[in-house]
Amino acid sequence: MAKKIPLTDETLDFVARRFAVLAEPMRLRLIQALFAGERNVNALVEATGGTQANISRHLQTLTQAHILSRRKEGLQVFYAIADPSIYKLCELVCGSLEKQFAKQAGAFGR
Amino acid sequence: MAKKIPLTDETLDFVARRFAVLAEPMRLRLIQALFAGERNVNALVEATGGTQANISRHLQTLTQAHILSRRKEGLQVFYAIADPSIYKLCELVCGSLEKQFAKQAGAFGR
DNA sequence: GACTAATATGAGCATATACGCATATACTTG
DNA sequence: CAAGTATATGCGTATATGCTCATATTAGTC
Repeated sequence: MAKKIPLTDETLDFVARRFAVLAEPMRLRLIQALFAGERNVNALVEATGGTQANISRHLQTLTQAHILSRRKEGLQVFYAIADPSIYKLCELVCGSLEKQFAKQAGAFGR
Repeated sequence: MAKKIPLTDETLDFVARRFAVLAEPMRLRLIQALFAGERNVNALVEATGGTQANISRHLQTLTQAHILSRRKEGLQVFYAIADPSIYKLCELVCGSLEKQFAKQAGAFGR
């Protein structure tokens, strides 16, 4: 299933772009806030402590990357996690970092 | 095992930083070139088509992030993938992007 | 249609970082 | 210790992007 041939330059750009979208703490906070389920913009502004303008922009970035979905309902707009691979991605990275820190801590312990 | 409590701001910075390291096409090319195994700088320069100075910098970035390991042997320096989670990470992202494109293609097909 | 509320967007500023060029460092060999 | 090879780094520039402030847009209410 997984291709072994090297990826084309164009594909690498796409992959890099996807990582870049996830490379902002505020966007990670938004994703984290959405782990519990769908929320509107105001709720996300409060949950993250950012400004409305900034949050709106980040939500746009995440939606364009197809990581979030957008649902309009009257005056409000609800966002939710659209790409389930995000869960595993975050788990993987967190797990890897934990191991890293554990190893570094161990270097002092003995 | 996986904690359900929200990550601290500091932790989010670490996660974001890790994604940022992976958010450069040239670094992804280096990682891809190392999938086959350990290589020295010169081999990586040739494999990626970058300049020696630039490759050296990217290798430094990847090594500081504990994604690559560095082994010096005489005049040459050999780099290798040190964090096995990188394989799954790339698989996950590629798989997710494939699905995305397939869906977009399907929207035209019918 | 005027007014209010929720969200999006335009413009400007500040910062981060990738790249190229030149040069420095580290190691080997004669 | 001089010369050559492999790799790293200092510096300047260009570009990308996050943030803020102000304002625009969209939708509901009276």
